Amino acid sequence: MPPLGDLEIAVLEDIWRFGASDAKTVYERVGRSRSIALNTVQSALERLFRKHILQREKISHAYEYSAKLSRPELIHKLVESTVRRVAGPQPDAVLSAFADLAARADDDQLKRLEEMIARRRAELDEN
Amino acid sequence: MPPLGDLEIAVLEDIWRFGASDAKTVYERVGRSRSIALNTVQSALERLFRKHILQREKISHAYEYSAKLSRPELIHKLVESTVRRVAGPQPDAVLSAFADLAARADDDQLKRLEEMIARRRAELDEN
DNA sequence: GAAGAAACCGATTGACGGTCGGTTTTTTGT
DNA sequence: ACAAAAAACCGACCGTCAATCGGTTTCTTC
Repeated sequence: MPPLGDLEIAVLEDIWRFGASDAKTVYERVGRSRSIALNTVQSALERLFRKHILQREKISHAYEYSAKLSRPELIHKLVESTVRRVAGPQPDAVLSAFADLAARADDDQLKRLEEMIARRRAELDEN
Repeated sequence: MPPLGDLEIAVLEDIWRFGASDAKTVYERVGRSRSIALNTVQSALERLFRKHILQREKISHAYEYSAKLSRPELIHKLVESTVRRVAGPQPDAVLSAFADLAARADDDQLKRLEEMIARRRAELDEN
C-alpha cells in the first residue's frame, strides 16, 4: 500500500463524503477552491484507481468513481503496511508501540481501550 | 514524521540491534552485503539524523550514531502520523487503529496488554 | 455530421531516496 | 613535524512519484 499525496487524500475525502461522482463533479468541489485544472483532479482519481482505492464504472462515456475502501478499511491497510515495514520479526513490537500509546492516554481513553480489549477477549472465548 | 526508505530502515535496524556505532561499522554490517559504498550508508545515517530518529555524538572526529527512538516509539509515531493524515475529524482514530491491530493478538498478548494498561492506570491514580 | 465533453497521451516540475566521487579537514603514527 | 589514513562534507546524478497541465483523440448527442 503506497503512501498517498495531499491531493489524493482530498479527492478521496470528497468521494467518501458525497459518494460516487465523476471527475467533473469532484473538480467542482475540490479543484475550484485550489485553482487547479480539471485534468489534475482527473489524474488524482486515476492514480487512486490504479492503487485500488477507488473503483470506476463507465457511465455513458464518463467514468464514475466510487470508494472501494471505506475510511476505516483504508486506515487499516495503511497502518498495516506501515507497521510491517518497521516491526521486525518480534510481534511484540506492535504491542509495545501500543503500550507507548497507552502511556500517554488519559483516563477516558484508557477506559475505551479496556473495553476494546474486553470485546476482543470475548470474541476469543467464543472460539 | 516522513516515511522511511528501505536503506534507512536497514540501517536503523542495525543500530537497534548493535547499539551506538559509527558509519564505518554500520557499513561493514549492512553495506558490505549490499555492495554499496560507505558514503551511501553515511547518507542514510545523516538523513535519519535530520529526521530526528537517530542522535549522534562526535567521538574524536568520527560521529557515533545511536537511536533516539526505540522501535516501539518509532512504530507509534509512524502509525500516528499515518492515521492523522487520513483520519478526518475523529478524535479516537489512532486508538481505533491500534485496537484494530490488537484484534490480531492472541490471549497471551492480550493479557500483557491489560497489564500494561493497569500499570498506566496505577500511575494516573497516584497523581 | 458538427459541437462539446471526457478520456488519453505525454511533458514538466519539484521532492526525495539511493548512489557516489572528489575535496577538505582532522587524527595519528613515525 | 609531516605524511598517510580516516572521516566528514559537498555536490552531482538517477529513478520514482505526486502534482500539474496542454494538446489530441474519441465518443455522445443533438
